[in-house]
Amino acid sequence: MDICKFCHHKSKASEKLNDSELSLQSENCAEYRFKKGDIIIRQGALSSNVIFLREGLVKLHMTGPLHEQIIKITYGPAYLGLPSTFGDKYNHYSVTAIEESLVCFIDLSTFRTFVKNNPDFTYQLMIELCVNELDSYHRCVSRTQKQVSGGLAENLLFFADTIYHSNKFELPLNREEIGNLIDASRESVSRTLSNFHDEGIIKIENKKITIIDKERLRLISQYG
Amino acid sequence: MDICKFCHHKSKASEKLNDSELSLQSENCAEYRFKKGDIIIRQGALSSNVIFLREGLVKLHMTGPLHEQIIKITYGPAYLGLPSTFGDKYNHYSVTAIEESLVCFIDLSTFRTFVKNNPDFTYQLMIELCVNELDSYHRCVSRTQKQVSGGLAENLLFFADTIYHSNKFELPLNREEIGNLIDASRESVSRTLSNFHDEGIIKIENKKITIIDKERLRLISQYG
DNA sequence: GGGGAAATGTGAAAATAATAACATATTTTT
DNA sequence: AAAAATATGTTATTATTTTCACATTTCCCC
Repeated sequence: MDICKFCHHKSKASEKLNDSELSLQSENCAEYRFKKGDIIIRQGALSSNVIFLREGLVKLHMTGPLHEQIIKITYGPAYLGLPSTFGDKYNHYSVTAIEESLVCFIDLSTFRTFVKNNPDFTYQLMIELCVNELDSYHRCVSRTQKQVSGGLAENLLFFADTIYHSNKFELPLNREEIGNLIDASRESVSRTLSNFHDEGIIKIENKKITIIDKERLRLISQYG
Repeated sequence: MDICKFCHHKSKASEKLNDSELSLQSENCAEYRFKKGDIIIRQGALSSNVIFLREGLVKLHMTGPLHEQIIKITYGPAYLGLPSTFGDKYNHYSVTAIEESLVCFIDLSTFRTFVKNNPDFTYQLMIELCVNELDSYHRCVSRTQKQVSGGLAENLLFFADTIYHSNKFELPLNREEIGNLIDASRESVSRTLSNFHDEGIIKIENKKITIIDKERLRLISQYG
């Protein structure tokens, strides 16, 4: 079987695998489709597979000292639990689908073979990990320093520009989850969204958001 | 020359290098001693070397939208700029010595040769990166959810237990830097330290801190 | 389409921390 | 050792956000 060989959602790393490695991966890999709300990785459980998000949208989240926190939103294609798989034995965070997602479970020992034997593959993985780490620093600085309106503006722009490529989109998170993403209470998110609406920056119809004044939103995001 | 071979502060990765690789590294490596306050890596500059902290204590910090933020405190032995070196061309954060530090600058192309040719070496690096990423998530969750007293308590314990292995130590950061580490203002740090002192939890003599009631500090750190 | 559950909106009060303004202490320089 | 510069402490005021309480809306399931 050559499922992986002809997969259109290869990771940059797996593009470095040769045909025999790809067919080995195909044989040691299972794909699964998750619906919105399904838990893909559960915090605290043993991480026994490498998990690759082919298509879809997920949230990485972990329980903090006071409440749940969404670490980040990730879209396919991307590896989901590499740090947990290689950094420790168990999952340090959960991953939940926030839109229908197609996921591949790759056998860990097979994957480890590639890491041990194919330096180009490993090099690409390393680069992905490095980019993630830089990204996590930037995200942390941003979320701790911005206040509610700034964080909310930033994430509305993120959904519009990076995820949906449209100024009109349906929020994949409810108000409480947005709060967990930007470190604010459900109520503050609600209030701030209303303010944006009242000031003509966005239009809200339940979960549907339309960005009207993007420039203004950018200013608020950068902080003013 | 076999400086690296007989180095007592090898990284876990470089323990996987063979003798010829180690001597190649020795020839393409320069060591330098930094005094407290010296900048080792400058945010925005091109990252042209792999930088390895053999001994000492440093802060990783970056400029946020509002003010400087200390991302984390790192002690040797540890690689310092791997994410910047492999994740991008320039440094995304600065690194400054907060105590005298001994640092090795390793030629990037030499290092890259090891990565490409020695899978065990690269595997160890990957694990270090994974652990760092997990750690950065935990740290971010903690710093965003805890309030000033909790964050301060956590970091006092960190200095006592992880860095100095003593309940009596000299703070390597001033009040403003502590603020940048726990996301609080200089004044709040000062106030909270005074409170801890007044309640008999710690003793303060300028930068010298003595932890008196560690159990209490732990409770405050976990947050209650 | 109705009924219940879940999610959202909104106002007022309370909590937390920032800011401002200034006093005091410590360190560095000369 | 004196002077200047830097760092720290302290209080009152202000700003931001949370919490609480409850109204309203939307969603979902039979």
